Amino acid sequence: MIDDQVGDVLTALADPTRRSLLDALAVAGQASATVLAAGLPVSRQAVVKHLQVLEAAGLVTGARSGREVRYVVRPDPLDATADWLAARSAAWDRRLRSLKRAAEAPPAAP
Amino acid sequence: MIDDQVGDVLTALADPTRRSLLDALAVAGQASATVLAAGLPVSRQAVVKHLQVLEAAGLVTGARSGREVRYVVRPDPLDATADWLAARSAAWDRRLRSLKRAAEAPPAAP
DNA sequence: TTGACCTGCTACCCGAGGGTTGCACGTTCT
DNA sequence: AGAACGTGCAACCCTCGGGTAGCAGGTCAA
Repeated sequence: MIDDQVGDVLTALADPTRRSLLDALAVAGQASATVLAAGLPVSRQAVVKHLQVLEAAGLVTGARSGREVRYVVRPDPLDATADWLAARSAAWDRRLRSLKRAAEAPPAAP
Repeated sequence: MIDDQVGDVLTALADPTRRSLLDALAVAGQASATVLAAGLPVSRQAVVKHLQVLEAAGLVTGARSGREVRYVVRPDPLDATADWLAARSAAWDRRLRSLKRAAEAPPAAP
């Protein structure tokens, strides 16, 4: 079950601060927590916590370079989650059509 | 900006109870809060609250039928969110490739 | 070597949200 | 009419998560 990973990604993405954090990281390519905090209305510690959540979800990886940690965005889990959502949507759609057909078709059975 | 709707969908999907609620609704086609509560380890009121969140996100609609309210799943917002995520992932990917190319290619600097 | 800088804890505050209970109201069945 | 069922509202707990402040430790540059 990759279901857990999807759950982590969804909870990670549920927070607006985390979303803008990811956006900032994407345009910067790589950045440290301190740099990222400078562009957001929150403290560095808050950014660090968010980065931990994002890293746990696999959306980001941090690599130490001397005295700073460079974080980089990882598109793969996002992609997987998108697929998961699309599959869900398709399944629901099929299910709804099937039920609708079943409700319309048989005028038999008084 | 459909950004807000995506945010609502993500926060709605972040909760495990809400996800299983959606699954149950999808297989049932339509169901009332009381019926749904019977299949989950939470009270009816909790289910009602979750359904309100889901309805606000557009993932579900409730229609009154006599003394009960039948809820039905709506795949569209899910689909839109999946597209949004896929677009994000693709954008990040392009950005990463671009930066990598820029880092490797130019030993020249005008 | 010393000072400046960035990171990594730890402890703490506080509001939001998931969950519950209890009761009043409309609807259906007998 | 009366009983049974489903819904809606309101008040209330309590945990969790986002946010902050403060301090210790590693790393780079004068």
